[in-house]
Order: sequence, then structure tokens, then C-alpha cells
Amino acid sequence: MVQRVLSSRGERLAESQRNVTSYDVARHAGVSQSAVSRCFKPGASVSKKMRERVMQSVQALGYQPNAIARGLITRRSNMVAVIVSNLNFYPEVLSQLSARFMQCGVHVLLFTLDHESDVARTLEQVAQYRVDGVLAAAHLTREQMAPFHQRNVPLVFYNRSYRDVPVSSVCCDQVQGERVLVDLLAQSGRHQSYALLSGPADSMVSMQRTQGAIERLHELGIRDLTRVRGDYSYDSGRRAVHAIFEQRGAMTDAIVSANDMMALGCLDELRHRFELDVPGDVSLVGFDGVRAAHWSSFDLTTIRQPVESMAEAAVTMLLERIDNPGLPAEKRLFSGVLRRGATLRH
Amino acid sequence: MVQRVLSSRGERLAESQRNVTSYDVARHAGVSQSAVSRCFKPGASVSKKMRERVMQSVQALGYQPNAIARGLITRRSNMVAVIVSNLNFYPEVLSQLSARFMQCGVHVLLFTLDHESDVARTLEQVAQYRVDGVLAAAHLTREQMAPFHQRNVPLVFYNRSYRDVPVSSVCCDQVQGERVLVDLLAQSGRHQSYALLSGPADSMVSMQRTQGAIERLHELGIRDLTRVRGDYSYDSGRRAVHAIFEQRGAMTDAIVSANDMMALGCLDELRHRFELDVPGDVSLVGFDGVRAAHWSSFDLTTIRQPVESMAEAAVTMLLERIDNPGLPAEKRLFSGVLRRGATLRH
DNA sequence: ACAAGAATTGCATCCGAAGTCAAAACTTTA
DNA sequence: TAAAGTTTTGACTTCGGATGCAATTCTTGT
Repeated sequence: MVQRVLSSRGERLAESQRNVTSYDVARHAGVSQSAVSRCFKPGASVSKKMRERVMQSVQALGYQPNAIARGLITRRSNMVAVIVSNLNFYPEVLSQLSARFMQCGVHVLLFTLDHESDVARTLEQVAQYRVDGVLAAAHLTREQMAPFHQRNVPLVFYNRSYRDVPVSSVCCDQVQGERVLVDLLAQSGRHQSYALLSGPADSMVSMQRTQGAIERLHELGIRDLTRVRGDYSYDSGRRAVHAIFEQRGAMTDAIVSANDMMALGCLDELRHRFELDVPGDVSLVGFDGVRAAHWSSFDLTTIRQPVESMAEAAVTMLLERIDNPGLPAEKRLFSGVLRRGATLRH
Repeated sequence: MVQRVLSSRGERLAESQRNVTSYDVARHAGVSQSAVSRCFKPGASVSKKMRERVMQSVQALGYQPNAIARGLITRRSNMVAVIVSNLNFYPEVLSQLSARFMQCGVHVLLFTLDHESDVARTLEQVAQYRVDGVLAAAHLTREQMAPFHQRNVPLVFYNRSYRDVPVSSVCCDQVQGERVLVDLLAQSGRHQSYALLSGPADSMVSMQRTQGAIERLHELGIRDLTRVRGDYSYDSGRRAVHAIFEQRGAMTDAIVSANDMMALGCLDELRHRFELDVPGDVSLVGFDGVRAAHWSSFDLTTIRQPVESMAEAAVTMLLERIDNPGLPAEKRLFSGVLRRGATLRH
């Protein structure tokens, strides 16, 4: 009967076009399809002789098991969705995640969200591909997470934590990091007038960093604070300097930026446009620890996020929950690492 | 009979665990599974009444078609593999590609290759997922491409062109770009001693750029040339300056770097370590047009790759070939755009 | 050499949606 | 109103590999 099926299939689709299937291998080796399938399953009960015969045919025909078909029957696609809001801010993170997933034999289906993209439609796509898990470095509403919980698809957030929702996340302690930076500025005792440069209003990370800074500044009795907002980009950092000086004249002598990119923009604008000295005239701190912050033109004082550890934790948490759906949600918080650069009066 | 199948399925797997299938929707709506399937196929023959009834059940049950199952029968996964050698050098490119693919309803399976990764194993994975096409921003040998050609899986390369292999590619004209830069340096008539900083030995892009520069320098009768090699990174750019000065003393007054990152490393090292003036003492050119090259600390003279156009072309070429497997291979070459910065004596 | 037990193997069925084809329902025309 | 034509619909098969279970082969002990 198998024979008949095969030959009738052959009529339909030119033999050369078709991919080699386990049936083809079975026929070539003179064994059953189940045997072929078992040869590709690690712990299966297959005799040495059988394995050799099958593998020979596999080589001869250039057989590659069809991961799609396998996924259908096992209900395991071996794919995870990685959802990233803006790739430009996450190159290192994505590269870490990708490498680690690949090492574990898990494949990454990449979804990027920009401002124009339709989040709902994207999440629908994620659901349709029956990924085994989702790693999100983007903001999702509670309603948007719900389908994953219902379907028992593990979900781990990277650098977004939802206080009241029991969902797993791996974060850098933004608040604590920002407090360390503010302390550092305050300790020098040389700053009179502070400016705080936030990120986009819808960024949770920016909110936390901003809040951390303000909190600590207030605790220290510092109330002279100029506040401006940027969009995390270098250019918005440059523009922010103008906004700050418009509000306070040029007396601001400490700028706390919600991320490194904007800090670098500030730094360049202060030095090259306003011809001010950093740290002589103005102190400046960032957050993230991006590569460029270390460059000798900048040597920025900042908090480095431990990207390697965080990525590893996120991947591990997700894979654990895929293997063991019963595991409870867990929030892991990593401390940032202070990097003392040369943008701070000492 | 369908009923029986459904109930026996129910015994096996708790109802709550199971995903909703087209059968469930069919039963709920009191129609056949085929009808449900047809409601999700754009041009299908379905009456208005039927569509409404089905869609109501779809809503009620929260049905999402299973893309895996669909892919199995249609032999179209609607996924393409994007293979990137080093994510850090391609954040903009990947983000462009991803956005464009998503817009076309195509999903991206991401594969990153670093030096440790096993290319053969990775490509095996790519094959097993039966992707509809492959976009490679990484080097593949002819043997590694062969399986894709055999299986009729379209393959488009980004910034790697294989002279003698009929495979599609989208490239920036490295040679021409480098010639423009060399001309610019030469025109000023102020440079005596040139240094050429190449990228990794196994990078085709670096080879082409290096070759383009040398070619033009020779044509212009310039033979006093120091050559050093880096790995495309900022740090290797810094180190390169030392290597150059060790070979020629400090008389080098023009550096041609195979990419922007290394050029920025050079620039910083020249200025901050050697306290030389750029462009006063040394002129410097890069290649790529990365963001940081535009920053006011650097203002690097470079050739910008038209990333948007190139990404669009690559995506279009790949999708065209997926829809129409008969299309011949095509190589598209884009000219880089000169950006005149302030790192060149004028 | 034979029965009992262990290790292999093959058969049949399943995963979930799509497409073929013939039957059924609905229109149009004479 | 019946016949012919058109549109919808449903039963059944298919994609390719995994797996439970029964049948078979291979060990082992006596």
C-alpha cells in the first residue's frame, strides 16, 4: 500500500522537485518509515545494524527530516519568538540571545516592533506559529499577554517588569543604578544645578531610571532640577542640551541622562557647540554601558547592564519553563555595574 | 465519524490544554472543516452567511490557524532564514530586513554565525525548517550553497558576491567607493605617506575595499604604502595606529580604513594618545557610514552604504524568486554615497 | 533444544489545515 | 415549473514524521 501511495504521489509532483521524505529513505533501505523516524530520535530502540542501514540511505538520498512535520505531531516547534521593540538599541542583546538559543538547538523567530507596526497583528502571527516560548524585549499590555498565558506558552520579559502581573522577567535594577550615579554626583559636592534627561514617555525603563534619580536627588535635598525629555537617540541628546540651557541658562553643571546614547549626544554638543568642558564645567552620567561609552573620546561614567548574565538568565528561564510548564513566574533583578569614566568632576 | 475522532482525542489530552483547531470551530459552527479552512483563504468560494457563522465561532473559541500545519500541506512555511555573520555590524541592516519582511507577511528565522559556531550544523537546521528562502549576510562556500540550489530554495546574498557562481546578491560597490576616497585624499595633494588598514583576512568586503584602494593608489603612482590588518573593531583600529607608526615612524599622514569602526578607533588613538591633529597632521577615511561617523566628535569622511535601498532590493529579490522560482540569478550593485566629513585635509 | 524474557521492528493512526471532486443548494432561463 | 447552469458545501485524502501497540526476532537460562 505504501508503494501505491508513493507512486501516485510521484505522478503528481515531479520526482526531482519533491523533497526526500522518511518514506523514500525507508524504501531505499528496505525498512519501515517508523524505523527511519526512530533513527533520528535520541533514546529510541534501534539496533546497530538498522541504524547503519538507514544512515547509509540517508546519506545516499540526502535526507533531511522535516522540522515542520515533526513540529506538527510533537506539538513542539523548537522555535521561540523574540520580540524586540527597536533593534538599534539591542544589537548586543539580540546577538547574545540568538547565540545562546542556537546553542540549545532552539530557533529564533524574530519580530521587530517599530512605531508604525501593528502589535496586535504581530502577536497574532506569533501565536499562529505555535512557538514554544516568547522572549519579549518590548512592552506588552496585560491583554496582549493573556493569550500566551491561556495557551500555556511561557513568556519572559527582558528589561520590563510588570509589578502586578505574575509574569517572568529579567531586568537590570534601573532604580538602584540611577541612585548610585546620583550619589556619585552628589558626593563630589561640586554640583549646584542638576538636569535630568528622560527617555520616551512610554518607556518603562526610562520611567524607572528617571524615578530612581529623582527619588535620590530628593532624599539628598537637591531640588534644583531641570527636566527634559528625549527619545533615547544621540540627536535627541544634542537637542536636550539646548532645551536645558534655555530653561536654566548655562548654569547647569550636572546632567543625568536616562541612557548612554543621549549622554553621548549631550557630551558632543556641550563640548563642540557650547565649548564647555566636561567634566570641568559640566558633569554627565549615562546608563547602559554601550560600547561607545568606553571610547576615549567619551569615557563616559555610566552603569553597565550585565548583558551576558541577563541574556543567559532570560534564555535559561524561558527554556526551563518550556520543559516544565508548571514552574511559577519569576522576576530576576540584576545590579548594574558602575563604570567610572572621566565625565565627572572629582 | 468526525465526532468519534474528536471525542477520542479529547480523552487523550485535557480539553483545556489543547489548542483550538479548525475541527473545533467546524463543530461549534455546525459546518465542515473544509468550510472553516476556506474562510481563511482569501479568494475562496464561501457564502456570506457561511463566513459570518464561521467567524462567530472563531471569535467564540479564539481560534488561530496553525501555521505549522498549513506549512506542511502547502509546502510554504512563509518563513525565510536570515543568516548574519556578526550581528554587531548589522543592526541597521537586520532591522531594515526584518521590518520589510514583516510588512510582506513573511517571517524571519534568525541565524547568527560567530567564529565558534558550526556553519554546517546551522545550515542543516536552516534546511530542516523548510524555509521558503534564505538571505545571507555571511560567507558561504559553494558547497554550502549547493543544497539550497538543489532544493530550489532561493538564496540572496547581502554584500557578498561570488564572481563565478550564479547566485543572486545585493552589494555595495566597495571597489568604486574606495577609489573615490583615495581620489579625494590624492586630490588634496598634501599626503606623502599612506597607510591602509584592512579588515579580517576572511572578509570578502575587506578584500574588495583593500583591493580598490591599492588599485587606485597604484594608478596614481603612489607606492609608499604601509599595510596593517585589523578585525573591523574599534579597538583594532586603535591598535592599528601603533602598528602603523612602528613600521613608518610618525610620518604617515593619510590612513585608509576598511570600515568606519576601525577608523573611529584610529581617530581616537591619534588624537588622544598621540596628540596628533586630524585632519591637520593625519587625514583619515572610513567606509560604511555608520551612525557614529556622523557624531560631532568624529565627523568622519566616509562612504555611506545605502542600507535602505539595499535592504529593499534584497527583500524584493528574494520574495520575487520565492513566488517565481524560474527567475535567473541577478547581481545588483549599489554605489556608495560620499559623505564629506572633517577628517580630510583640504 | 526449547520456553521465557528482552530487544527490535512494522502497522496503523495521529497531528491540523488545504485542496479535489462530486453532491447539494441556489439561480436563471425557457 | 422544469431543465440547465452556477455557486456552495462536505467527505475524503494529503502533507511528513512520531508513537502506541502488537508481532517478530534475538537472548538467555535450563
